[in-house]
Amino acid sequence: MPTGRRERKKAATRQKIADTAMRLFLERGYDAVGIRDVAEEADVAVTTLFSHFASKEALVFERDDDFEQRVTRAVTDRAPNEPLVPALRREIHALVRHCTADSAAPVWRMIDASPALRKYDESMRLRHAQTLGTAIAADPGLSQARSETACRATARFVIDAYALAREAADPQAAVDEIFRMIEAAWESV
Amino acid sequence: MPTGRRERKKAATRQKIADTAMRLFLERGYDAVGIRDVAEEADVAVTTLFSHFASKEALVFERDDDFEQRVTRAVTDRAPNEPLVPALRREIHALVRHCTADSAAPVWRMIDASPALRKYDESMRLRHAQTLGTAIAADPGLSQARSETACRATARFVIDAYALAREAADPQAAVDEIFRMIEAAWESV
DNA sequence: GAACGTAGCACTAACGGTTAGGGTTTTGAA
DNA sequence: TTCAAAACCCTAACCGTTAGTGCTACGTTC
Repeated sequence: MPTGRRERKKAATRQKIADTAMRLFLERGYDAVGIRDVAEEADVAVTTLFSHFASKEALVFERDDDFEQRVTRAVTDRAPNEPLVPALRREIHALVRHCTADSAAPVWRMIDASPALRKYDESMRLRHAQTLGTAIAADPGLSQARSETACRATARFVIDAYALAREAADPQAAVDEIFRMIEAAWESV
Repeated sequence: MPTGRRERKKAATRQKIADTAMRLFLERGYDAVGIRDVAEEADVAVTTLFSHFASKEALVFERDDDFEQRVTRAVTDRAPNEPLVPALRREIHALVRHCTADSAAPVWRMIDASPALRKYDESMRLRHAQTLGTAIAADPGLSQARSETACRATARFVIDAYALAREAADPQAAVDEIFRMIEAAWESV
């Protein structure tokens, strides 16, 4: 019953807010742009802005569901009998490549420059680690052999790999190196 | 040259603020107590409060330096030729025991109930992981054999162990289990 | 021990993110 | 057509935090 005009308009409003915000942030810097500026430029009320986005930082991480869904699906949608860790390694590789691309550089430079955004990024990743941990623990092929603690720890390690690789000089090599460690940890249980 | 009256008075003011804040937070709940309430009850100006504590959350984590110093010292001050991972395991064991003690329960219940405090706790731990990673990488006995990436990853894993153990049903057992994984990861490099 | 520099604190006023309260228009459905 | 709800608007405020300014008590120096 969806796909009505109302939903399209709502999505358009949301997108206009997000686009305007990102443009202003990149033009003038995150801290130099106020919520009222964004609302004004997007031609919406401040309250409307906050009905679409939970916080100022959420304007920057507009598409964070992607990350969560992709990592979780790497576990749940992998081929039958495919081992867990290599599947995760492949996905993290892709995600790191994606966020270290040249086109993403200005955004990440902005994030790194703002403590508030870095903090938000961290707590987002913690959420992702928890979701991933639950997904791993729920896998019927694994849950017999591994404890829930081991599953949650592995999830954290995987998200750590992403975070560390982003900062490393050679991100792809860092992913490989850390995943060798994760593989050893996973096999040790 | 220190130990003057001025320093004692400053420390007393700081302590009074911290004590008052914690009392009010536990009595009425963190979110129900405003900065102005704390300042009023501690009989100081709001600006004075913020000259002692960088934020409202910092009032709760007054002694977070302890954690950072203890974990770092577990690396730097360990006996010559003592292997790294067991030394860290011992320290994390002690820290987990400390923060899962009954006397600490109300505080942690309060922290878990407040998103702002949880977020602060997370970013604190990330700082600790970075410090620990630097300490591990700086160890002359290790830096030849292990890459900096491996050292930083291990540091993250260790902090993860602390965080996960705190939430686990049997914290001490969780520390042991995760450290078996960390040991395997560390030895695999 | 008197004078001086400064650390610590107070006060006011504001800034910026966020929300409550209450109203208006647009939309989908009955 | 009618109606309920969704989306939006506006105003005014709340709350954490900071700038600006000045006062007072302490440590130091001569």
